[in-house]
Amino acid sequence: MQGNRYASLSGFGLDFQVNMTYLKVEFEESRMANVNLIRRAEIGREKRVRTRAQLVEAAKALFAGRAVESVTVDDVVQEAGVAKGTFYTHFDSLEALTAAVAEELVQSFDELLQPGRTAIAEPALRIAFGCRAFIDKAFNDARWAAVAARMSAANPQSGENIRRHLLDDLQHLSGEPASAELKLEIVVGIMIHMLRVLGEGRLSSFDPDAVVSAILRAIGLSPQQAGSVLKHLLAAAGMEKSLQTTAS
Amino acid sequence: MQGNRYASLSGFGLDFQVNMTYLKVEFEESRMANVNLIRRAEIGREKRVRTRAQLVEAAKALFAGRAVESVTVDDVVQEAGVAKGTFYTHFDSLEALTAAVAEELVQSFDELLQPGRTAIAEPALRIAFGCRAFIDKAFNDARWAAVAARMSAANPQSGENIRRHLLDDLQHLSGEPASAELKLEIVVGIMIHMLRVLGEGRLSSFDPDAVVSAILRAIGLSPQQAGSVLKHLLAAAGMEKSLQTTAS
DNA sequence: AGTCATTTCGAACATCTAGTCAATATGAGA
DNA sequence: TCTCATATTGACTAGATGTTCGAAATGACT
Repeated sequence: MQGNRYASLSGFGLDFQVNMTYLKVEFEESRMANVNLIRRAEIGREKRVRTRAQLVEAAKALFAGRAVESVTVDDVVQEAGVAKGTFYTHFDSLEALTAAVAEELVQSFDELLQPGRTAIAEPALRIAFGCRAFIDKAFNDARWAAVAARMSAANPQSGENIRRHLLDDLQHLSGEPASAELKLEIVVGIMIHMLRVLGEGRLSSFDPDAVVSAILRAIGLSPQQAGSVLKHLLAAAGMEKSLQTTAS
Repeated sequence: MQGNRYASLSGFGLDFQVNMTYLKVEFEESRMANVNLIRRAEIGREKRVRTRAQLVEAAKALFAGRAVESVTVDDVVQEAGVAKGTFYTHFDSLEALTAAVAEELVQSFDELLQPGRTAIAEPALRIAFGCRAFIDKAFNDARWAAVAARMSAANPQSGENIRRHLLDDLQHLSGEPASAELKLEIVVGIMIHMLRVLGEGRLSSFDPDAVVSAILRAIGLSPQQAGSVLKHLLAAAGMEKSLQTTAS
């Protein structure tokens, strides 16, 4: 019998074979179900994560180059190198993909701005830090800047968190030559335009400090105050850098 | 013979009639051609102008509400209330229609800014005047603002003239805390964002003077200088208004 | 080498969109 | 009322785009 996986039953008016392997599988169903299904799901999930990331990456590559509204599903799947049907196993629509890109951006915003929010108490310095971090990121990663600029046009509400924090800081600013709401829009306007400019790579020479200084003056600080805030900001950055150097 | 419009010629192996009316028309061809064709063309041109304006108007209405890139020919002809074929007798493509809208915008820019360019010599005051005129227009015509904002995103090169003039003024500004190119982008960023904000009708209360003041401070004027320029600007505006009142 | 839960694939279908063109409408003048 | 140069019309074609779904591929495990 050994070595033969098949058992024969006959004499009941029936004649059939039973694959013993199947019988065994059926017998061990509960263990197999637990082990196999969990592992299988894990494997699948890993594959899904990779493909999904490809799609998001493709969307970012496309959004960096042209209007969000002009990108099609075909564009995305071609850029990602996957089949069309695959897109729809990950996203219901282009809108959902765009939302995913927006979410990644918002997360990168938070990573950029959170340090300053926890470490700095003075409103003007917090604003300066945030703007500086934003501008540095845009300066060092033109594609990020381009995508952020395009998303800000197509999906303005996704920056609502930043706006809220910034408005809060502006309201705690001393002096009241203009409403905090207006100052907010002025700062946001400058920042978004810097995203566009840096994203397109124009502006031969670029001085981040000059931008921060302009923003501070625009929201009501005197040139002297702006200079002072900028000095503190640079000192903090230098300290951070020397700490990093010391640590490494 | 009289009363018979037909002349008969026979005896030459031929037999045919000539319609004298046709002969007369042919005889008077040059006069008819001049009178009829010129008038006919004029009538046609008037009709064309109206229909073309409808199409441009429809495009503006659509551009005010959503991204230029998302508007289709079908959208335009439906909004304009004309047939699809009509679109193509006026424009080669959507791009051509968009260019027409851009041209109208550029013309409105010039009408807005030309007075200040000829009447004002001082760079800071020229800049302030231009910004103020722009902002007032956006404030009083939200749809204009929305269209201009959308076009600035889709068709950035159409504002090149304004940018050139503005850069020129910025380069003649005294004091050099930052490059004129950077100041240009800061001013443009604020202006475009104001177009967006006013085009969407958010910003409950709005103070145009505060925006101009913020711009002047952002490009390097001290609060005192900015205040002085603003005072001159308002004085000039008041004078103009009183002149208008006197004239009327 | 065989199994199979899961993902991926791409052909197929429906809809949308750009662009064309023969037919029709317009309207001032005869 | 009739004419006719011109503008307008809208059905039509071809191709782009969105969406679905059964078939094929994947890959860890036995």
